[in-house]
Amino acid sequence: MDYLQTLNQQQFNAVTHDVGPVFVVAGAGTGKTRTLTMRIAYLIEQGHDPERILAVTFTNKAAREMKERVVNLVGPSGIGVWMYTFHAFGLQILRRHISVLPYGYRPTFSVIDEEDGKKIIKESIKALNLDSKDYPIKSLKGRISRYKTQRIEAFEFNEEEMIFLEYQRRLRDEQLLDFDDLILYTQELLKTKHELREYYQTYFEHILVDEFQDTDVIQYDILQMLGIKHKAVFVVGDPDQSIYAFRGSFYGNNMKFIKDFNADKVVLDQNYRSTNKILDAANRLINHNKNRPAVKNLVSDLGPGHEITYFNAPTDYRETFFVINEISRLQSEGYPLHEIAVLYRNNALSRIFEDALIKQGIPYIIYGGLSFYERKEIKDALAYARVVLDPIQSFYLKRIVNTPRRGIGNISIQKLEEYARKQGLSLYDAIDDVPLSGKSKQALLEFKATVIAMQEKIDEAKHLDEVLSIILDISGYVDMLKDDQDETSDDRILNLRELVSVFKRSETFYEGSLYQKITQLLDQIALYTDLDKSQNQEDAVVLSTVHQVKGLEFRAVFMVVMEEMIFPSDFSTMMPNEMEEERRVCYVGMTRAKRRLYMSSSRQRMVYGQMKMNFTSRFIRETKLTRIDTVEENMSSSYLSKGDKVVHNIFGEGVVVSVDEDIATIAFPMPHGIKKILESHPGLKKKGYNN
DNA sequence: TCTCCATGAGTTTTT
DNA sequence: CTCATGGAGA
Repeated sequence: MDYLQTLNQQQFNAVTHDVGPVFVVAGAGTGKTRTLTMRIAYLIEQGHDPERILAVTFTNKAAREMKERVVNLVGPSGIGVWMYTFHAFGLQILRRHISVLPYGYRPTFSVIDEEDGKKIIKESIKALNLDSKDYPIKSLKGRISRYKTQRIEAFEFNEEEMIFLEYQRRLRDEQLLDFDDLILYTQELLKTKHELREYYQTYFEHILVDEFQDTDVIQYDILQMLGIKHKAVFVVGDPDQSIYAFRGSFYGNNMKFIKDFNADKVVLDQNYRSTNKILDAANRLINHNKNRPAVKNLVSDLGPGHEITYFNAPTDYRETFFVINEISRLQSEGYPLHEIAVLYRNNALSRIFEDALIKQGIPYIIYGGLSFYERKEIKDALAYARVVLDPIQSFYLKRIVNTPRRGIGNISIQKLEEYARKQGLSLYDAIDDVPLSGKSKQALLEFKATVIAMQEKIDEAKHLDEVLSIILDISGYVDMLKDDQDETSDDRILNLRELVSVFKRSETFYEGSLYQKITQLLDQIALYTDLDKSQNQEDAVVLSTVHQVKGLEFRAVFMVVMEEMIFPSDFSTMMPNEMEEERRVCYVGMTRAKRRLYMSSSRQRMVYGQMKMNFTSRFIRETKLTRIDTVEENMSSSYLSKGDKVVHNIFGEGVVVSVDEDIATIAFPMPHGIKKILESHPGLKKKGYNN
């Protein structure tokens, strides 16, 4: 147990704590994951059965990493630990027991993603003869999700509840579960099926939870039901980093756990990430929150470090220049670009920073956007796989029946659906006898023949990747992409190749028959969305919302657009709880920084095409940062204003006559005369400028 | 079935 | 402003 000696006192206390309820309040950068994995290793070495340890996380990545680290510490016995995300755990339980619930689900159900869910809501609205204009899908889906995760009666009109019920009915008819169902039905199973609850709460001797501050009420209920018998529940979290309330996480769980379980509290506040000026600033900010289950002040051994820079720009445009200039300077100091992050409150704010980075030729990547498995071609290929394995999955059949084009339009599908419903058949089974005109009918029969051809070929296949290759080949999907000269086609084909290699790599991962392997792989993919996005391989500046970099760290962080109405957002200025959450978002952003932290704002900004004057964010005030208004006086910069003396590499010395946005008009001695030059021009330097 | 235009809405999103 | 959506028309 040498590894115990690598722990500090606080971590040691947590890892070796007596078996029983413990809340480890682990601040940013205090070795949270280390502590959790070593706790698991410690339990195993104390003789506890790995197979009776359940550890839940929120991301696949965290689950995977934790498992690797446990195996590294204790050897192969660590493989037996139940290490899952909440959703993957639910999926395990439901694959075993879902038929016990009174909804007609079979263990072969599929899990749908956000986009599919919206599709089904849309269908539900149509089926109820309601006008989709009156029911914005996005917010309705959000409310349905909130209803499922928070048990809040959130429906505004009776019709909305009808849509919800229709949605739920359709999911059941089609043997589909959305993400929330994975949690909800697991809870229902444990709650209503006494013997199952008894079994699992006895079976799991230890329960560990990562990122506990992000649990919602249903998840808490599951943890409570599972943990109440042995009371060996070890949770790790940082209430100050709870920033997902809008997604259902319930801040109150933090206090509730301590009370319900009478848990011991262990605080980790020794930080290994940042220098102290950064930590002091973050501490000052978060101290403005009244509702904190555990007060802690992060400290580190890394010395005071650099001052935090707060820059208040006159225009949004100037703010981007401040950021760009500092990035260039950091780069010349030896900071790799991928160690620099520009963080903002919402995605719409990325644009002007992107533009500025493009102009300067600084490479960047934006976090967010479509993940690999959300791409159309990937979803199509996977839909084919599902249909070929089990053709009665009508939802997936509809997705691919006319892709590539087979002359099966909406009208034909509607008629087929109607007929299938009357006969009580799946769409696939209804194809043979559906009364349709010659051409459409012929097309449907041909589609069916294609599916059968794929099935026959797959019956002979031995490996996972063959399955996908057969599908892509016989369906004509790749041919379709090759044929159309859309510029994205090549990318799509490459993505499909990548998917084939995912199948190939997965071969040794799973056990059982080919069919069983595919099912497991599809499950994994259904819950997998991030695809190692945090591995920023290229040397590029990271642009991201604060939310998306939770858990990551960068040597330099720019928190931009620190303005009232934006950060904090205008949605939260009324509610004290939401304001505290907003402050936590800011805290999370600041604590990403290892060595340099910059915060910036602008006095005016273009928002939705209109010029807005925003006040500086209260978070700047609360952090007690000294403001820097003029870059010229205080930092390296090429910002120019009237009267400045400059040096140009060709024209020589000159005087600035005027500045219009980024264009400076400068008077040079004859024969050059008046020139208009981009103030960021590399050949242009302000005189007397000093690093 | 595709393309074009008018219209409206516009936080944060681990699964 | 910019993007998504949906209806009209080719």
